[in-house]
Amino acid sequence: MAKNLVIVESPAKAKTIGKILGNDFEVQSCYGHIRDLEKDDMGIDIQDNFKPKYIIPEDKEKVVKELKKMAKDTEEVWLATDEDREGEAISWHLCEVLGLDPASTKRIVFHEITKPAIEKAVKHPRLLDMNLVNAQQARRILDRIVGFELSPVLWRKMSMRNSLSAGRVQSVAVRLIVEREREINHFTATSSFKVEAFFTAKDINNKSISFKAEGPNKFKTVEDAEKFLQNCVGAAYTVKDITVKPGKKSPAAPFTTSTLQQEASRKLGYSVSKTMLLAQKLYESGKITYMRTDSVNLSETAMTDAQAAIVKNYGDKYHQARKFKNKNESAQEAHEAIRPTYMENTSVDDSDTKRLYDLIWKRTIASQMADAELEKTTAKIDISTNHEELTASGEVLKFDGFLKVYLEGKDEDEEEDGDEKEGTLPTLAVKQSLDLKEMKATERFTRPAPRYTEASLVKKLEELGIGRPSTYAPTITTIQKRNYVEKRDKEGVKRDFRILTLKSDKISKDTDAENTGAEKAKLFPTDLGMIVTDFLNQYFNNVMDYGFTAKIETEFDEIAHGKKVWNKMLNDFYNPFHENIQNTLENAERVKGEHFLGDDPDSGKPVVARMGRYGPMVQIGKAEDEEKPRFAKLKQTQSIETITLAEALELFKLPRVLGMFEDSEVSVNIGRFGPYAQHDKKFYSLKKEMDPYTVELDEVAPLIVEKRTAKDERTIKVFEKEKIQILKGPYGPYIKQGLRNFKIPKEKIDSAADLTVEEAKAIIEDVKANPPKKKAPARKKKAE
DNA sequence: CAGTGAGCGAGCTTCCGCTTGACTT
Repeated sequence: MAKNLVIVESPAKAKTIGKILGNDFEVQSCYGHIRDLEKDDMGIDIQDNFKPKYIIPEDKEKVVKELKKMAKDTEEVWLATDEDREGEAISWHLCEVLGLDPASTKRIVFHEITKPAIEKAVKHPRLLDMNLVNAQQARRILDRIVGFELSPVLWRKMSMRNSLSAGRVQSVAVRLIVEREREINHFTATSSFKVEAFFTAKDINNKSISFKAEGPNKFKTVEDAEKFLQNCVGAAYTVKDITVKPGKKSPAAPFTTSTLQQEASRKLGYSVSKTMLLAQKLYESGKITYMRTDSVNLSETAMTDAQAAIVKNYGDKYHQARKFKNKNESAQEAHEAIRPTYMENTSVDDSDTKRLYDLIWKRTIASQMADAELEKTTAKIDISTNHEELTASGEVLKFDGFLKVYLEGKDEDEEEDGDEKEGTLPTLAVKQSLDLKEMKATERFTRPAPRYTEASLVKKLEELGIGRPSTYAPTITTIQKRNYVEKRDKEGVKRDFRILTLKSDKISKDTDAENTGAEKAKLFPTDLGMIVTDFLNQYFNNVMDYGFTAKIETEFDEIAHGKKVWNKMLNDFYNPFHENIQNTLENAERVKGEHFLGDDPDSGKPVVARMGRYGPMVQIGKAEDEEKPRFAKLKQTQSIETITLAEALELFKLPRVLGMFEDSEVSVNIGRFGPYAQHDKKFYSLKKEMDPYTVELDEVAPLIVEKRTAKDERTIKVFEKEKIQILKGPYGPYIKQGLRNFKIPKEKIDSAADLTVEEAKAIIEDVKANPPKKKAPARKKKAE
């Protein structure tokens, strides 16, 4: 055992640092937090000043045991966890668990994994900062209180029996999506007319070039637009003046977790979890620096490296050293920005991670490159028949600079409304007269804010200071898993728009159609998400406030700076919060999210949409009526808030009987697992393109035949009496009894078709007696 | 796999943040 034991959080980091520090140091990883609050009684003794009760989670026992042994065998332990609140707390937990004295144990920190940074850190150890540790404990305890007191309120007050949850981060994330959805639903588009004139002119080489100029303003009505065109009839067009202005563009900062997720989403179409998975691979294979970071900083070594790569590949004038500052106040900057470990690796071989690596390489390189230089030309054009004027503008790239490598993508809401990129203008001269090809006034509609993508939601959360780099992807997954939010596409609808064209001094009127409102891979709130959000907003507006996290973060900072006492801060939060919990439990009604849609024309009974135990539904009639109410499930794309009476009544048309096939009735319906057909007591899932409301017998009958044969082919053997089947699955033959599947031992796989009842029973008993090892028992949810 | 939909209530669920693992029902 080496003289010194250094503990860091990540194993990949341990490996790198181990190489730098040499033989006197053994570097080990603790794999993040090694202790957490126990779950019983929230793991907090509230009466005893919020005293936390920590345990070592099952999956950390092994690591802790190993660390204990190593700590015993070494002369000195160095705590080298990340330099932020969480890292400090991890070091403190290590002290507690390994029996180290916080008053003498060496604590070292570095923001980058480079030789000079680490050697410097080792020369200047400090001690544990208990104020920072206490700030973390306050954070941890507050989150536990909020989560574990709010969630049970939902279990009691919602009419669903899912495992509902609420928390400081996830509930606000859902709220953002719910509010955006309502904003879109309540949005009414207004239109205006935009004038564009198309000219041809000769450039200096006497070549004819077309270009476009824009009208003086947008016209609110078609009459105003027409009047303007009318006033241009017979006009001559002359260049009045030309201004040329230099401009520049600068590169974006190197990647943080959040910006990497955004760019990978915009440019590669990756979900945030896919991005993180690939980044993790690159990190573990030593290709990039740590991928969970909020820092835009590059180490000196990286900057020098980048400079060398730029000068070599593009030449000296393309290089410009830049240091970026973080805009985000909540950043804790324990690491570097995400960058390639070695800039000279321009790409990686692995096809999985290649595209993401290329993106990181380009972004990093571009961040150290020169500005792009532009020249923006604006020409004002006189109209002889009135005193309005047209404006033509164009942009010319004088020096590409960083654009040679990389340009950051834009989100939908940052795009200028419908404007294409500025083209180039021909070289014009003042007083030059121009030929008008045509002038158009096109109707354009205002657009609501776009729905969030996973990545744009992360961006918003980061702006609000909610969540951390390590939790963005898991949070997005959680709110989808809880069925508060779903990611899906939406088909657009056709919308007509009007165009007025002035050509050869005649005005013509046309109508064209565009597709509007189409969405791809966007986050939509479910009815459940909306109802839970409304409930939490109503009773817990404090926690649901967008500024709540920012507010408590400043208090955590005060604790970290020794200006506030952690359990007093918790006490101030807890008392009113807990009282509110009690009041809500006592007084709030059970929530159904009921919406009255109108009366059923057939029976005259009221039709309501609401949340049932099994999800959103519509109901005709009341429970107290003599005749039982009728129920129907809402379709995937429908919502309690927006469904109309007509759409609701349509839902009651199922189940439909299609007719007879092979002497049995065929009917279709929508069940727990989607649309299905029923025939001869057996069920067949309908194909995606089959609509249960319109599908006919001649489409369903072949499906029944097809599925029946497929099933026969999958069946190897059936023991009817024992309800045992031997089936062929994607991993080879297996045994099925009732609903349970059993693995056939390797040695019998090849002779699976020859198994007798007795042998099959023996295998079942054997598997039951020795169940296969379960993985990650602590956190794994049982499959549904 | 393919019903259901009131209320009661067995016994269960739940947070955020730090880290990777594992061998298919």
